[in-house]
Order: sequence, then C-alpha cells, then structure tokens
Amino acid sequence: MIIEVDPDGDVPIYQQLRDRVVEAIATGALKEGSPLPSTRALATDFGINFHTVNKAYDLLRRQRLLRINRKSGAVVSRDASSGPAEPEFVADWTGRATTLLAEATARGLTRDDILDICRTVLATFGEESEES
Amino acid sequence: MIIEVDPDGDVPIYQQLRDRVVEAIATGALKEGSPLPSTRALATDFGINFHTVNKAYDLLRRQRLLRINRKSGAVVSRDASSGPAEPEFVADWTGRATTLLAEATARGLTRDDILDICRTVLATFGEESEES
DNA sequence: TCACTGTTATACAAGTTATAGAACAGACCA
DNA sequence: TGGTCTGTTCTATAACTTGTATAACAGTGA
Repeated sequence: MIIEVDPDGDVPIYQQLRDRVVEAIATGALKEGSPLPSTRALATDFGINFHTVNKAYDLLRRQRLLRINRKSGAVVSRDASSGPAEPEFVADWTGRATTLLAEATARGLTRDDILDICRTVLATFGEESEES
Repeated sequence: MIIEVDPDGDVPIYQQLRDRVVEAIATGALKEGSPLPSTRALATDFGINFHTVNKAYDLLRRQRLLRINRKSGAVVSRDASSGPAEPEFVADWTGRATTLLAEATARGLTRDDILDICRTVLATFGEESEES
C-alpha cells in the first residue's frame, strides 16, 4: 500500500491521511485486523510531525475504523464486510452525498454520467487483493 | 426557496451558503438567469456579515455557476441543462466522489445501498418546479 | 441628489493547522 | 535491570482561515 500526501494542497494533511486509509479499507488493501505503522514511524516516512499522524488516527478511531491500544498499536477495526452501517452515519453521509451529487448535476454531468462514475469507482472496491 | 444556515456547525457559513445554492441549481429551484439577492440583503436576512456572503458568491462565480455584474447583481450562470461538464471538473469531482464512496463502503454500506441512495437523491433533481 | 449595488482595503478576534519539544507509563527485548 | 519503542498528554508557537467590523469608491437607477 503506497500512500502519498501533498503538504501544499487545499486539504489538510491529517485529512488526506484519513482519506487514504479509508480508501485502503474500501479497496480491501487494509482489512479487519491489519496493523498500521506507529504514529512516529509514519510521520518520519512522510517527513511530517507525529502529532499530525496522531490527529488522523484519532479521527479514524472516533469513526470506529481503527482500534488503538498501547499494546497492539493501531489496528483496522472494521472493513467492508464487518456489518451493517449505523443509521446515524447513513443520514449524515446522505447529506454529504446530496451536496456532491448536486455539484455534479449543476456543473453539467447527467444522471447517467454520475451513476456510471459511481459504479466504476465502486467496482474498484472490495477486490480483495492489493499490494501491502 | 428557503435556505437555512447553521453558524455553529462544522462547515463554514460561506460554504454552507455555496452548497445550498448549488443544491438549488441542481433541483431546478434556481435556473439559468435567476437573480440572487444582493450580498448585503442576504447578509441581513441571515444575520451574518456581508463579507461572508460575498465569499460564497465569489466561490460560485469562480465555479462559473454565477455571473456577477454591478449592473444585474448576482445571476445564475448555468444549470443542469446548460451543457457538458468540463473534463477538468470531472477529474476533480471523481476524486472527491472516490473518497466519499470509500467512506460509505468502509462504514458498512453495500454497493447497492450506495447506488440506491444516489439514485434517490438524483431523482429529486431537475424536477423543474420549486417554490421561490 | 439619494439610495443601492459590487468591489476593494484594512483591521481584529477566534479558531484551525502544523510544527516542536517535553514528559510519562506500558510493552518488549537483550 | 536497562534501553528502546509505543501511545498519550501537555504546552507553546507560527501561519493560516473564518467571521466580523468599518470604511471608502464607483457605477446604477429612481
């Protein structure tokens, strides 16, 4: 799993990190139980501060995607096959999806354009084998 | 068209405003040529500063969704039927959609759950008549 | 003229982001 | 035991973002 981070982008580094981990879980590159590098190790890898990595891990922990102990470090806590989504999350997600879909529609993508893109992206998820 | 804004939410006010306008364009509540209130009028309506409204309008102008002149004020510059999307936008949008779809997948929504939600949301767009 | 508009400039308080250094305690290994 | 790594917590700082506040200017239209 190769993760890249752009320190000069619009998106905060800690959120880019979070997003890349979420995507890795979706694709199956990271599965329930997969260990993640320690905050300090990952920080030196990327040339960033370990507090920044800590913030990303903390976000993922609060979204129940990571378990973090002093013992086992950071471990993936769920993946695409873990169980049904919480209704609270679904409501929140639907709101965010509405804004994103509205933007595509307003900018000229048709309903079918949009659904094709979604299907294409979703087809890349859950394919079970990615390099580590 | 009734717009609500939450000053205490996680999302900046100017971005909430931008999102609501984008959604109104997608649903058809705002069409090509529809005038928007002046920045100062909208600001006093919401009890916020007119610079905040200005920032939202400026965002929408840079996304080519608004035309703004001293003469005609802020006017919707395109809608769902305006023409094909720019490839640059599609690439950027696909990236953001990937992150959002990954989050849904990681949190337990299935491919069909997700597509159903997208279809449902898209069905509410372009229905041509909304109150003003 | 007068009121309204968009536009621009400056300033300030509060919050966010990223970095930095320090310290503590649990885990692990030699 | 001692040393090292880990997560966790605390403080501090610089840079940037967000939102508010005033002020000023120029074009528009009644």
